[in-house]
Amino acid sequence: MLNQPSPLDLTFQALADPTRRALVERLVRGPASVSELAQPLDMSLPAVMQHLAVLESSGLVRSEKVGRVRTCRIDGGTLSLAEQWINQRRMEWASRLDRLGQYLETLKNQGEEP
Amino acid sequence: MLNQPSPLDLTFQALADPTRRALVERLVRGPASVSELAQPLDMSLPAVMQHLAVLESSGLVRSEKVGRVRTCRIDGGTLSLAEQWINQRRMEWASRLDRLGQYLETLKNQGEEP
DNA sequence: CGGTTGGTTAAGCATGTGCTTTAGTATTCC
DNA sequence: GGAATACTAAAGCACATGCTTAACCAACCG
Repeated sequence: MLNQPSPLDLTFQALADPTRRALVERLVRGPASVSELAQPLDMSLPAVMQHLAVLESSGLVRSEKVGRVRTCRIDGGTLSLAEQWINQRRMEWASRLDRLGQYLETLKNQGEEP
Repeated sequence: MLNQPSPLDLTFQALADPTRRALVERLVRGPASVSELAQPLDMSLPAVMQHLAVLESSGLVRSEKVGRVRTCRIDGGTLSLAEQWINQRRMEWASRLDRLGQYLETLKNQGEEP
């Protein structure tokens, strides 16, 4: 991860931490301020901000500051980017198993018929 | 991640590395030996094995050794576990936006009718 | 104005991660 | 048996991560 990490790197890395997933779980229910997000978590405010920075640099979360309160919200597009990557692999994996099954079926039938 | 990490932690962590995603992309096309997996990668064999160990401890990959060659294959279940987590958040996020849209629609109609 | 609230910055520290090299151990081939 | 193959184990190192505490700043409140 030395040479600038890809969006996918950043997104999966962001999701790899339980605290950050908890933040995402909170934010899918609607926007929230930094201290609202920090309140249920058992760590210092700066720690929460660092987690938010990770989420934001991955694109999973966007935020804007008005007055002295920063409001954070989910970016669904980034979420679905990660989902798509997994989905495509799983699809390819499943279709390969399918072809394999069909092939084994033809072998079985060849053994029965003649 | 000090106190034993959850399957989701391990899986997203495993997917956060481009080399490991490349290994997964290779393995969805079918099983392969360690050295087959290492061949296209620009790093030492032990490094590849460490990546495989990460994938295996997450459950994304299983492997068995027969003779002197270890054959690795994808576990689709673990892949879909990660996919489901994302999908559920994205669904919840989308349905909230939907309710919000409907609410705004009713507000608009109330303004027009009377 | 002065205090509280909400957030930010910086520094420091323990532990984790992603490699490397070097030195093995089994298997299989001739 | 001896060489080649396929993997494994161990140690070490540079850098990243996930916290902490101790200031600090800016906006609102009375």
